[in-house]
Amino acid sequence: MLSSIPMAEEADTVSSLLNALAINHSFLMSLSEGKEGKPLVVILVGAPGSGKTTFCNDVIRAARRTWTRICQDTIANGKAGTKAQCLQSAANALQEGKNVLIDRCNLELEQRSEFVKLGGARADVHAVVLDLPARVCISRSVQRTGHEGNLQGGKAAAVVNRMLQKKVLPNLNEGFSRITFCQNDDDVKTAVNTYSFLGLFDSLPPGIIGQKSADAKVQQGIMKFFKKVDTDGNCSQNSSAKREYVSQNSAAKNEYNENKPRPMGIEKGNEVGKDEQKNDMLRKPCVSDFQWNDAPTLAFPSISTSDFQFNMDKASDVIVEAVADFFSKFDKVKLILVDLSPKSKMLSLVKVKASKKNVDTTRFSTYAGDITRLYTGGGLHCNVIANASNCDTRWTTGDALEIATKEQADTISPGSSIIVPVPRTSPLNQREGVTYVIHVLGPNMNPQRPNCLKDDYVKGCKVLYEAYSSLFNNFASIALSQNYQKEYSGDSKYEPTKSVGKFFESVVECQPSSSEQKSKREVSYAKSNGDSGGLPRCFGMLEKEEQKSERSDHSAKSSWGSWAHALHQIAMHPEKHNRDVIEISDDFVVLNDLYPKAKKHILVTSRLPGLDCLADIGREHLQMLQKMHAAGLKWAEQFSSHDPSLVFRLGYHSVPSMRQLHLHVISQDFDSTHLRKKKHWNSFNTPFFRDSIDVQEEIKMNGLATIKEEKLLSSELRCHHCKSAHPNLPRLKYHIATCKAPFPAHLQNGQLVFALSGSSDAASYSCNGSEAWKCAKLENHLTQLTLICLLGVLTIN
DNA sequence: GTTCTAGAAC
DNA sequence: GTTCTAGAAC
Repeated sequence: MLSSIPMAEEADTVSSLLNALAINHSFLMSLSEGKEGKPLVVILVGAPGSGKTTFCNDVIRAARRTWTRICQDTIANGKAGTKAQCLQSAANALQEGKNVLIDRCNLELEQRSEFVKLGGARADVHAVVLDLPARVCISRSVQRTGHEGNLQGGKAAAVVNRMLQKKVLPNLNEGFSRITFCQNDDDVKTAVNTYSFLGLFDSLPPGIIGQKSADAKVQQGIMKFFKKVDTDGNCSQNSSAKREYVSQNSAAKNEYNENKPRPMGIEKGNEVGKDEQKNDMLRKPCVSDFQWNDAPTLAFPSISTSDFQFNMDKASDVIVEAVADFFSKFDKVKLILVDLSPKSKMLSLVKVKASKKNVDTTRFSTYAGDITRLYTGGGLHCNVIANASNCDTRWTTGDALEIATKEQADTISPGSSIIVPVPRTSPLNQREGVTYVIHVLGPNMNPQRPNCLKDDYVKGCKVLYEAYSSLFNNFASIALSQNYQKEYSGDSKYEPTKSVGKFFESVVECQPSSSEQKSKREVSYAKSNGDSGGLPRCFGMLEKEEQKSERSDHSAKSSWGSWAHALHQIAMHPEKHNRDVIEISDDFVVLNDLYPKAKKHILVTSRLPGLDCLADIGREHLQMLQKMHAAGLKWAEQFSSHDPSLVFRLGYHSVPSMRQLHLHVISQDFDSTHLRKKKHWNSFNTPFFRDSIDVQEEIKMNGLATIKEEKLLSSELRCHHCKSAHPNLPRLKYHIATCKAPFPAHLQNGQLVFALSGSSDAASYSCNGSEAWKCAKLENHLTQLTLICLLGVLTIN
């Protein structure tokens, strides 16, 4: 009966299976006279190495019910099968009156949704979430042998990391009647016992078991990063102490939850006692004229003065100097020094010294409170916060931020910092509106810690200044980046102030129309994200309704797959990828494409943070585009000098698969085993490929580049020379290997880069395609200058 | 029976 | 992005 159900359409399949199941289960129910508990579908949720298979085996071994384990890795006669096969096997098992354990990762909602549909009126669906720390899962995955899915050894770590980034914890709304969260081995044992002891007539109460509160999660995860926040020169307080402090100041807290911190000096009502009033005052930005005008604001702790035992007096000098220097270079950005304790010595020292040095008090402030609760605890709108790292307690939390952090860097050296975007799913982002954390490492004066400077305060102060400079500059780069603006667009309550607009114009030197163009993208980005945002936004953007949708179809991707960050990583840390990179400059890195689609295929990748794709480009990036083009041309020249048959095209994909803006420099032979799919071909041979020179021209003229639709990737396959159509890629490749036709007219305006023939010092040039073949036969004695005169359109660089 | 493609999984 | 696979197309 069931075997005749087609598998092609899963939804229909499930529906059909359920109809069949209904009959059979009714039959079973009638046999048991209604006494039997419902069959269970228990969907395991957990990364590789979290112990799903062990859980299943342990339950089955001691079970009082009959269980069937459904494992996609072995579903097809011991080999890996499909999701549909798993669904059918599960339905079959239910039909036979068995209970089912779904042994797949099921980390994402859509991966488990079809399995949840197996439940309904006929079976209860439970989730058991093996939410063990990432490091545990990775360690187990790497060490295991003989894994059914062959996910073991070195590759396992990367896979687990990637998968965990996409993890979405289940909730009851998905259709589960009971969800059990296991955070450690004891939790797992308890859950195993629960299910193995479950008798035929038993049922488990519905609800969520073992989930820690969102607050607890933040404290567990994020607070570890921040546990070294200075408190009066002592080591950190524990989180309970922090909570106690907040609790004691509930009046102040409540007031600050109104989202509008009052400038210091406004009197409170008489109902508040003097101590409370004092504490309340200290929880606010300390400088009375600090202005909240939605300018980009960085909150940062004092670096090195806690665990690293840096002298506070000297440190406060460095802070004030670094802040003053930063303000002299960047306008309309704000900084807040945060310390947990209202009695903080560092805050007092810095306040006094900042005042003496006439640091702009409308832009610099101090604040006593929890840096991870600036919004909910103090109503402060700080979208970027800093974490003063130390050397051995970092990156051990196993949460989304830790994984994001590990993606960025394994270590940082003293005096430097790294930016880590805070995942949208993180409570720090959702609750506090923090979209970036900058981790910064200062100098260490503590002999118990690594790299102790042994009271060398000459070097210590230098490194501390470098740490603050790095931190502030990274903050500035965030403020300038498109990503930052995107994050804060789309909330009409927080329209940009004129000063913010000026900030961007003054710093990035963009031309008047640039910001207008930019705003279009920002709004479309927010729209595509569905990000209306309940939290305050710094850079809401105004735009006419008709402009809003104009670029929405072409705008930056709202999310990137877990594989899509590799280029970004290389661009940000090229020194860690020496094998891949063939050239590094301040503006770009050049690397061989890992999967070249032609004999020569390299990528010139921008190093500007937050610049992911063509849609992010504005006039302010023109100079960088020119540099990237020049670099691409130089390499094309070099390749052509070694193989004059190579003709190159330089351009961008309208919608790239990998983030971080990259220019493709690709030879037009397309002779590569990696060119295997229609979309590979069409991404380079339809208007989806945007020639670099055209992009530059458009940016010059319009301030933005044309972005073509992704549906072009499904176009019919046509030869890039003669435009003949071919039924499939192998046939096309066979054809292009022998096609002698010149390049088409639309590539005759400098898009192609040819080699000068026969000369050891051959240069490249771009010109009319048919002319090029003639040019290639010119006598060797023709100089480059002569060619320029002859052709008039050369782009010899 | 073989080739090719699209989609799921990673 | 690639790999793997089933099933469509041939």
